[in-house]
Amino acid sequence: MKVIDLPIPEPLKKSYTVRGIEALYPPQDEAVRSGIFEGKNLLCAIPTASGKTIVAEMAMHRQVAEGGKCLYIVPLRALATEKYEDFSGKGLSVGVATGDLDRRDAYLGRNDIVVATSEKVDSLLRNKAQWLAEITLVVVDECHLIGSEDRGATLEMVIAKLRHNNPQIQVIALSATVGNPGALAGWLDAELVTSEWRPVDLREGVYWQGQIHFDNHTRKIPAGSKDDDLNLCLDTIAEGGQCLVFVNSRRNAEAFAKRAASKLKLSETTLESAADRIDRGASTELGRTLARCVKGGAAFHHAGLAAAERHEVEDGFRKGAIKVISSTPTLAAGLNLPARRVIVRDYLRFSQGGMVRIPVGEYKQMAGRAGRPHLDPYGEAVLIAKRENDREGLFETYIEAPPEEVHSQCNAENALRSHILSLITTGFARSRTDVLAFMETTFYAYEHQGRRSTIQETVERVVDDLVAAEMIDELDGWLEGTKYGNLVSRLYIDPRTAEAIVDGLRQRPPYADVGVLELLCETPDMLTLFLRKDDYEFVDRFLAERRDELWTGVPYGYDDLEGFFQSVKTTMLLLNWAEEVTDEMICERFNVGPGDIHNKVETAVWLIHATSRLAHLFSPELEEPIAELEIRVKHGIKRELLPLIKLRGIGRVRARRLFNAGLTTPEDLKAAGVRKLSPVLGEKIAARVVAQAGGKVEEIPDAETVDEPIPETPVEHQTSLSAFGGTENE
DNA sequence: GCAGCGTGCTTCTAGACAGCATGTC
DNA sequence: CTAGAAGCACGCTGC
Repeated sequence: MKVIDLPIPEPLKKSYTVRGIEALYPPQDEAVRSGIFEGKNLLCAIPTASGKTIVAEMAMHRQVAEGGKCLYIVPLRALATEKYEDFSGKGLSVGVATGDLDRRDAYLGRNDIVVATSEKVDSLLRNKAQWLAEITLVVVDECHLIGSEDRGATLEMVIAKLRHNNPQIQVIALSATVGNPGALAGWLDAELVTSEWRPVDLREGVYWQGQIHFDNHTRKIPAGSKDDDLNLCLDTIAEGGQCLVFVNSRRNAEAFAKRAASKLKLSETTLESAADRIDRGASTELGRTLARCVKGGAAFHHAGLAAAERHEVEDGFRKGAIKVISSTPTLAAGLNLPARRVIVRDYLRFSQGGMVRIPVGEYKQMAGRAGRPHLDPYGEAVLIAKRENDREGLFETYIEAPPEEVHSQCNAENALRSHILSLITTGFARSRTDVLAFMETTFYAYEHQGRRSTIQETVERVVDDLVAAEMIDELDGWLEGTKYGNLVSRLYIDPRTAEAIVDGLRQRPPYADVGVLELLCETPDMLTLFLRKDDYEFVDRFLAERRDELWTGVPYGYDDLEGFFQSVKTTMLLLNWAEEVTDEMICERFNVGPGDIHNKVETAVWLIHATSRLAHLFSPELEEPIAELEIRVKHGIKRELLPLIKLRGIGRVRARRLFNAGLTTPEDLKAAGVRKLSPVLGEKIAARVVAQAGGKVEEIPDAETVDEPIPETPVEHQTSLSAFGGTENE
């Protein structure tokens, strides 16, 4: 089918033809024929990179042309940004909503297309964003994640809620290939399009002793070094391609990149700039190591990297300057970063109890990254066999194996507790019968139709729990959220987290930073740091001094000493951060990367906020000190910098510099004036700051500093992110 | 006596969603 | 269960 013949708006057609897209790929063709333009539901289960996004995009434009509004649900923030950029500039207005990125709520709904993470959509539903009622098409990207143990239930409930609100809503679900697409399609009342077709040929093989064995031929790999994994890389690079290597630990990723960098011997100098930028921005050993690798044309990628470092690596690879990335699973499901050859070096992954094979679906996900459309003649995915019998075995377990089936996670009590609370607080259900009726519309019920299921018992038990926890009132068979329950639902915290916090607050302990933080680190919403052997002593020394400040008390016995120590270690990291310990020191002390600090801080800020709101209900005298702690942890500052941090453009580094120069309040800055501040802050920032403090800024003509109107592009929430670059670069 | 190397033992291990307030020159 | 890389202490070897 030709693009010009499609019933889609002109600007979109043009954006395709400009990019050289003139005809649809076969699976896209089939999707169009299945009736997406007539409002039919669709499950499109086709390989990575075979054009799923365009299918959804065409349908969205068509919907908007007919007066509709679209919601595009993704699993990751990075993906939300990617899709936002993808959809922008083609004639429709696009917005993004994720936890750290959004347009102000009311304006968000003015867009034709809103891209959001599943949790954000759930949160918007809980907070009753009115515009959600206007959605006529919802696209569910990576919908196989319904089967994910930790987040699948959320996605499933969100879909069910949206369909409940508007039974006419069109649903387009996109997925990599799954074992049971029929079941998912059945639940969604969707047409099913499956295909193995790919725009670039994908060859999957197993490497063993100098050769890649494909199903009907082999390929010799020159032995340039003693390492097989490296040889596979060098081979691809020698013929002008790029390589993605998946390994199972951060240490392995770093070690591989170092080895690759030393062997690559590139002549180009285009890397210098990226390497220099990383090096200049790096305030940690990790960053400096990365810079050295990048200089050699190789990079590693994992969640310990600072955001800026990740972007440098991704951009450098896209531009072709970086030839190889060794990565933990961060890149497997994340951004679209294709490479000619994908090497799945480690197919075993550590889990408590031993090494476990990665799922087939995850292998397919990684393999699917091989081959860049229009750029590579073909893509290769290579598993490395470590012993003779793996040569055959890996073919069977991965290459020829069908992907896993997707099953509902909606019968898990822990997931249901939170979702049932939200059903009741938002009025989806007003009785136990209602709750069960709603659950009947889920994929879980669809999968268990005609079979005995335990969902009713689970629901009853969960409702009992919520009533006992005073989050729900039950009167004459009617269920209603209490003030407390409503708050918990809207704060989007796990009810168990809320209970733990409220238990802590109700004891009315004397306020202590340590007490609050440790309490949060004990909740299921906070993932704690890994505990190494030497950490026991490290943590114990801290406890010896400050155990009196704990709100939870030191547990008796040795039942869960490890869990407790993990929480205390995480508490220590957060305290260090709020006491202005440098990221370099924190990384060294806790064996983490800057990205880890950011993640821990972000989660902690969210939970501290929730705690202060809960304190308002249960222990009002604690609300204010907790709110103050929230600001301190958010920015990573001691109490004395609180007045300065209120100014925009001032983060932990600049505030500290001003304070040390004797300027401790906005009034001081106003009195000092732009001229005196410029040496400390730079002229531009100085002007901005003085303007905010109420001073005159005659020196600067363009004082467009005060407050911007509605931003055209999404704004990043003010977080302490800027502090992660270490030194400021303005 | 000591640098350099090999051996064997110990240690360690991926990722990442979510809140909020909102009027105005 | 289905592991393997890196770091380290130690001891041997060769000069």
